[in-house]
Amino acid sequence: MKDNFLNYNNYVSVDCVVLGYNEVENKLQVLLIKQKGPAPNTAELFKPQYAIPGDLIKEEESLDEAAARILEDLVNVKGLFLEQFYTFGHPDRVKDPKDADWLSTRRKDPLARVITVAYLALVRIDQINPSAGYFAEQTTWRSIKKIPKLAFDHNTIVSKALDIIRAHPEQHLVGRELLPNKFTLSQLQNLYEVIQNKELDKRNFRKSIKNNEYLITLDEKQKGVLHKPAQYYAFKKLKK
Amino acid sequence: MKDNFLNYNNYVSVDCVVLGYNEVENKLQVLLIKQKGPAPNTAELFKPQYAIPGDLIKEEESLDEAAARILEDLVNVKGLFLEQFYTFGHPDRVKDPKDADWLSTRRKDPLARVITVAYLALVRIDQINPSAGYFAEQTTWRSIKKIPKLAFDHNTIVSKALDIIRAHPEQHLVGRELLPNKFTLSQLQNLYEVIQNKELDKRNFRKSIKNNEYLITLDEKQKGVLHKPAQYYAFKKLKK
DNA sequence: ATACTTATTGTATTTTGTACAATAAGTGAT
DNA sequence: ATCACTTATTGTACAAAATACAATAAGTAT
Repeated sequence: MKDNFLNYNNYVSVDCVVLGYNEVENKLQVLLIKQKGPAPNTAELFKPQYAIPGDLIKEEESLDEAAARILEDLVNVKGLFLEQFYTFGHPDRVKDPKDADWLSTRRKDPLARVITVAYLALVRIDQINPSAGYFAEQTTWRSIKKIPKLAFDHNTIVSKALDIIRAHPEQHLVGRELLPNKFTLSQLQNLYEVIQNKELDKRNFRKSIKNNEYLITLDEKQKGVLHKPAQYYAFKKLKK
Repeated sequence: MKDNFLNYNNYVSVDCVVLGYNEVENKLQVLLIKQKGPAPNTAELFKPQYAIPGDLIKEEESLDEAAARILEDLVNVKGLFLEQFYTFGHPDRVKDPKDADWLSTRRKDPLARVITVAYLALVRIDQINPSAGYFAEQTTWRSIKKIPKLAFDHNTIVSKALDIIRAHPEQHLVGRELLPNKFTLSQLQNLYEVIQNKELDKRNFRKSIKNNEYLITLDEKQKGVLHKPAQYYAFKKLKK
């Protein structure tokens, strides 16, 4: 529970759509939290909902910093790819009765309108260790194909994030964020296939990807696999 | 001057980058306002700045509605193409001393941090009639190549708008908004050239543009011109 | 040596982008 | 009627990129 409301701007929040890639199952999932109820003695009246991680911004932080802070608090990982993608500001977006209980325990002014700036983050599921923070009972990964009903307008926010990453996968440096430091071209192809939700031809995929200026061939192959070992590749470091 | 502050959310604003196309001179311009000073007897102390039109949002309106209202108040035109493109929220974005005077006369809490959601609008300059509203002394069009120093972080906002329209002119339905209902391919080409700031080959431009599913050939040609009359074209109506 | 599994590669075709200049259809002057 | 003038319109050759499609290679296990 927050100690006080003083450091927070009560009218603007940041919500983060964290997309996680499970390489083994080749699945894209979204990180959800389950809301934590109010004080224990009234807990039986509270119906927790799933939501994406988000919080009011603090007065002294920028939006980008707020997004990073929220992810760090919840996901316990720094340095993630993080990008603002849209701001949601319908006057009634926090006025649904289903959300009133939660707001009443978390907000200085539970009826206040809140505009939320939405961010997109990409992570490898095996790389992070989500742990429930003060605003969550638990965290969970859910397939982007089976997203439950979420608090507030979070279903809308997640949908918009998926639209955006599908429209511009390269721009979003998907491979860099969602694959290990060294990877095979088959791994890269699997990732592109799950994001675009369609199969790609191996030969054509390799032809096009090898024009990518950020891809470098390593001096290393797979070992111990029951088939021809694949070449490892990596991404060049980005200049800051 | 605003009658009261009650209907306004004092922490979130909408700013509009209005890009105007002057077909005769083939120039892109941005619509600026000159800030109006405070009460007349103190006016000599006030240094008005140029700014893009923007205002605090009202509590009962959505962000899209706020953008439309602001444009309507200032530009006196409805139904413009209007698109949210980024939200600016640096904690100090309204804390520059140069902006303190203006804020002190316009805001309930002049020191409050304001997050602004930025919108992009495209208009034909000859189609609208900007008139100074309560928040402006005058309005003016300025070439995108010579933008003066603006209030707050408005230079940054305008730059980002230009980046976006240049990256995706088709997506932004540039032609539809910036040309008359019927137009020639030369007019369309001139527009694309001024947006991209480079010359295009006539034959290749026509080849590529004729794949555009929204372009239809009309049964009408130019009349009375001192040269071969050009075919008129139009855009298909968009489905809502 | 063989079976098994995934990695790797080439070729023909189509589509798209690019560079480049001659002809067409009006008007106004003679 | 002819000519000068201005902008509109169009084609061709070439390069680059996207697409469809299947055989061979390099390991491991038996």
